[in-house]
Amino acid sequence: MKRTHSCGALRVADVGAEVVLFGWVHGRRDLGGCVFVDLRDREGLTQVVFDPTVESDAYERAGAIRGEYVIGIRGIVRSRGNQVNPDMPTGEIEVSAHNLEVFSKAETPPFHIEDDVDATEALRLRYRYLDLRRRELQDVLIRRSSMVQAVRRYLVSEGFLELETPFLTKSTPEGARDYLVPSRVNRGKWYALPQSPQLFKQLFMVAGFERYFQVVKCFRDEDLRADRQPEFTQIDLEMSFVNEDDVLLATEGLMSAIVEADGREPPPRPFPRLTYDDALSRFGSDKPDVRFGLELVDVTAVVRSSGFRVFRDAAEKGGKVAAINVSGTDLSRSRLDSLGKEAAVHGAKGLAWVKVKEEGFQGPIAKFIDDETATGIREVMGASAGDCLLFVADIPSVVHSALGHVRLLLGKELGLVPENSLSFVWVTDFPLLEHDAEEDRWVALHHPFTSPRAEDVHLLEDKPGEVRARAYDLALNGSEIGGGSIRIHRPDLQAKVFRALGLSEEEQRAKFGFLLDAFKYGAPPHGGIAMGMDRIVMLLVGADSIRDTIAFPKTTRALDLMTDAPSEVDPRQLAELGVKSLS
RNA sequence: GGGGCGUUAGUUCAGUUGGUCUAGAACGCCGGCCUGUCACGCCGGAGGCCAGGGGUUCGAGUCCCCUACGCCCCGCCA
Repeated sequence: MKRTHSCGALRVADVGAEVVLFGWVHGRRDLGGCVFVDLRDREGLTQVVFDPTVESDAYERAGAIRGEYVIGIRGIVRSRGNQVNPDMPTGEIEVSAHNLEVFSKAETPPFHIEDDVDATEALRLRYRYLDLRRRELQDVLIRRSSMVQAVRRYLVSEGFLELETPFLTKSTPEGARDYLVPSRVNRGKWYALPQSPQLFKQLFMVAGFERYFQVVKCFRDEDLRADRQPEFTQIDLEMSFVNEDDVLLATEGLMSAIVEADGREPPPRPFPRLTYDDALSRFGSDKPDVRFGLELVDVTAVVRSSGFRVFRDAAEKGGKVAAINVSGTDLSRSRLDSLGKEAAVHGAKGLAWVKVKEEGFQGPIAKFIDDETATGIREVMGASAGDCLLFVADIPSVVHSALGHVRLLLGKELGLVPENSLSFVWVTDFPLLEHDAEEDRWVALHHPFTSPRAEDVHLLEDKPGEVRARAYDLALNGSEIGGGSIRIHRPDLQAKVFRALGLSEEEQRAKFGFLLDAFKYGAPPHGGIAMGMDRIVMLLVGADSIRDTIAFPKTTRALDLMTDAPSEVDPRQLAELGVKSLS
């Protein structure tokens, strides 16, 4: 038998044709006198009917087939007459089989292969190959495939070259924890799997390829989350002779191509841009969800001299007091309490609130706020009777993350987030460095090769925290989906940044000597970006978890429940590598 | 590293204050009947180390402790 059609192909126009279909038995209904089988392949479902008056041999053998058997049938397409199934694309026809071949029997699967799966995720992960048979996951991976194709098509058309970089590479202690691979040939030495191809793509620029891209796995040995896997896929790209706008515009074209390939209206361009400072002060996040308001408002100046000590102290100690104005709903006391707990998760000591009434503020802290301050707050908040104001007073980072988190919860809860919309926003002007309190030193926020803005270079020595980077992140609906920068291409500037990072000459040489050497031989100005492919798919298909966008994902404990990786290895393997296990 | 929720037939769950629980239901599975089903229907049947270990108790699926695993979050993620 040779397959003639997929299980999603046949329509009324095919009635009368002899066809051969291959696929899995999705379901069967044995009525005694005849047997119906829903046959499934990746294109869809087709009803096959075995009728003893058509072909008794096929009918006899159809009685023995079970769910998930792999079969092939030959038969005649016929109309279902008035017995149409309007829920199936092929619902107007069926195939009356006169031939049946069973390619594979199947044990009863541990869970039903159906759209509304009710099995737990752990079970589905153990039998991932069965879970992947489900329409839902097949659709996600099929859409992912077309998005990846769009990436290649678009970038190649824009003059990018798809070039590969090594997976066995050098450990760089900066940044995320590395996955390490012992070297057998060089005992006692280790490779690291790349956290990103960062240095190699810069070397492609030094080599003169001008435009590079790669759809590539990256590895980070950090704890997992709903949107984080230890190995994930980046769309990595780098361009020579460019400034920020060139990279941003290329990325916007890329994102539009992806969205369009997924069959959606491409987003309006150019994407809006926010500075890092604005993103934090208005949305409390460096990956702001700009699909709705509820923006944070800085009330520090207004409450600085207020009678409420919590506010006054925060203001006097260089902290910040900000608030969001929730209108159009009356938050219950218990909801306010639970929001306070949510704020506490992000370090806030409390979530103060007042309800705005005609006669003034109402609530536990109202009595501490004098009339003048209250009037000032109402003014900057644009508050009117019926509104509820939520405050956090603390150091700015706590205010932003706590209130930003509360903002997201309320936005969702109050139905302010538009469904199905894609809201891209650039966040620019990140700080170059941030202070690591634990180690009491400055560390790169993005990475050590990010260029500072020219007008800020003079601050590197004395006020490193004020230096802005030529770095940018792309956020989509409140998720970070990409980030990049214009790189340093001059050794003298790189040296200054390394000095600010407290890296000695020896350390520089040991860690990045090859890159510094390369830059001595004529490096073009260059910059690039890396996009998180899995997260992009997640947001476009509306998945709740990054695991739903990856064929074979790991659990939050970084285990592969299907293969049982990681696992112990033969002691001889360790001996050969010169590695000894302590556990 | 920390916090929260969870783990009972193949699957999803119920299981009262610790005592007819000799642990139930639904779906699935197996057998029988059934020629127009598409969540087919009807009848019958099989199926359990209550995650693992320890403790409290006359008695533990139920209470306590530990461990493992799953999910979510904080830290972490240049």
